[in-house]
Amino acid sequence: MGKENFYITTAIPYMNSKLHLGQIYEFIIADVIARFKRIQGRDVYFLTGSDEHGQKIYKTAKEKNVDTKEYVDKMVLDMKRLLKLYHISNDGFVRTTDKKHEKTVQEILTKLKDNGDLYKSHYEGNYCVPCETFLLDSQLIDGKCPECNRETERIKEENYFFKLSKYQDKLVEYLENNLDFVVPETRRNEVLGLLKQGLKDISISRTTVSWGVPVPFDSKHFCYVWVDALINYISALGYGQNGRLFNTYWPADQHHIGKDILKFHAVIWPALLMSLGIELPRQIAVHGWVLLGKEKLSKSKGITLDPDELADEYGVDAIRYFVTREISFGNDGAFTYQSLVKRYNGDLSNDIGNLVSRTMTMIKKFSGEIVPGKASNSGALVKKWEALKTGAIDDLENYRFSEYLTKIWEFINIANKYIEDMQPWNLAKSESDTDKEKLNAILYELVEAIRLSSVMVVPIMPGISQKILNQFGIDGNIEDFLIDKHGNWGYYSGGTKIKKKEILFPRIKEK
RNA sequence: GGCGGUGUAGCUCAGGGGUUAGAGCACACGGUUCAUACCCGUGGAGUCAUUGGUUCGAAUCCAAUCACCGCUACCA
Repeated sequence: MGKENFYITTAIPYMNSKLHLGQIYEFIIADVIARFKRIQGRDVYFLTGSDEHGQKIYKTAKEKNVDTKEYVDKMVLDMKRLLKLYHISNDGFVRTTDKKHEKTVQEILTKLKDNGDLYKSHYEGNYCVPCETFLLDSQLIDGKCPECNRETERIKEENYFFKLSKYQDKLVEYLENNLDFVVPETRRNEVLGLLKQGLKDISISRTTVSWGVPVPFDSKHFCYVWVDALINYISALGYGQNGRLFNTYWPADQHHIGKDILKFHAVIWPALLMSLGIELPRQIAVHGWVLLGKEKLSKSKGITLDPDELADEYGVDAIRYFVTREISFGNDGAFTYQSLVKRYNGDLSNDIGNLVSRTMTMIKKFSGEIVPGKASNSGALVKKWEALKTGAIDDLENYRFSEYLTKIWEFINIANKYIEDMQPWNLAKSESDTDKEKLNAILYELVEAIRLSSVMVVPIMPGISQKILNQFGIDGNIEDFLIDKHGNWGYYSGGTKIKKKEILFPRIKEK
C-alpha cells in the first residue's frame, strides 16, 4: 500500500516587487504543515510559484526599462532564493509564464467556452491596476480602490464573461455540506454571506493588456490575470495532459491563502472547477496578515519587513518560530521587534538553547563526551512526553501552531526543572556506583528529551532540529524522520560521542 | 445599515454555569551552579467591558449598551 497523498499549495505571489514577511509567513505555515505531514508518513506534494502576468508587471518592467520577461525572470530568481533561505520545502514551483501553464490556461478557456459558460459582453467599470481587480462604482471610496487607496482606471471594453452566477446555488450547497471547506469558520461565514447576496458574472478577459495568456479563440483578448493565476494549482500537476501528478495528488488538501483573496479562492475557483467538471479542493485555509505593530504592511507607505534583514539579524529559525508561536492562525498578527526579541531570548535562548547547552557541558564534564547508553530511568520525562505528544499532534492538525509549541516548550521546561531536581553535579562528585548509574540515566534521559523535542520542532525550525541532533552526534537526516518511529521515547540508544558545543541562539541585547 | 467576532492580571492570551479565576512574559524576593547573568522556587497583582435578566449559584447562558475589529451594503 502506498503512502497517503497530501497536496498543499500557497498562493502564488505577484512578481512585481520583492517578497515581504507577509508572504513569507504564508510559505512558513504551509511549509510547517508540509513537513509535519511528511514526518507523519504522508506522500506530500507542496506547490508554490509565481504570478507573472498582467498590466501591473508590464508597467513596472517598462518603468524600469527592461524587457518584461527578463524582469520577471529576475524576480523569480530572487523569490526562489528567499524560499531556500527560509527552508521552504516546496516540491514544485509553477510560473504562470511557463509554456505548460499557458497551454493549460488556453485549454481551459476553450473548455469553458465549449461548456457554454463564457459569453461576450461589455464591461464598464473601474479597474485597480496595482490590485489587478475589477471594482464596481459602489466599491470605490472617494473614487479610489478600497484595498490600496490608489486611483483606479475607468475601463470600457468588450470582454468574455464567465457565468459565475450560474454556480451560486451549487456553491452554497457545497459550503453547507462541507463544513471544513473554508477555515476558520468566520471566513466560511463570510463566503456564505457573499454567496447569499448574489453573484455577478465576471469578466475573465482583457483587450488592453497584452502581457498575458492569449485567449485561443479570439486574438484580441488576453486572459484576466486572476483566472490565469488560479489555474496554477492544476496546471502545475499537468492537468489536461494526463499528468501523473494530477492523477496522484488532485484534489488539493489545503490551499493556503491570505484573507484578502478569499473570494477568488472560495467562490471563483470552485465555480471554475465545477464548470470544468473537476473535483473541488478539500480545504481553503485562510490566514490573516502580519502587521508591523498595528499597521498593515504597505510598500507605498514604507511599512515593510524585509525577509533578508530579519534573517540576517535573528536567523531564519527564529523568524519561523516567532510567526508560528506568536500569530494565532486566521487572525492578523502583530510583529514587533520587542516581542520578537522577547520570544527569542525567552523561549529560544533561555529555554531550549540553554537546555541543550547545559546538557552538552554535563556530558562533556561528567561522561567523557559520550552520551550514556539507554538504561532504566525514573520515567518522569517519559510520562510527560507520552502525555504531550498526542495532544500536540492534534494541535497542529488543527492549525493551532501556538498551542503545539506551548506543549513542546512545557516538555523542554520540565527537562530544565528535572536537572534542578536531580542535581547531577552532586551525583558526579560521588564515588558510589549507584550514583554513577543514576547520573548516567539522567544524562541519557535529558538527551532523549532533547532529541524528541527536536523531532517535534522539525516542522517549525528544521535547521535548528538538525543542528541539535548533530551536536549530540545523533545520526540521521531530519527529512527522513517519522514521528511514529523517531518520536518514540527510547528510539535513541545513546552511546554517541558529542560534537563541539555551539550556542544555538546567542542572546540578543534588548534595545 | 445588515451579518459576524472580540472585550479576563502591567503586556499577550487560555478558560468557560458550581469551592479562594489560570498560563507565559514583566515585576519583587529567595535558592542553585551543569548552563547563553542561566535555571528552579515563592510572592504581589484582576468589580473576568457596562447594565439588567435567567438560576440555589454567572466570568461562563440571555438581552441591551459602549468600545474595537472583520465582511458586506449603501437605501427610500
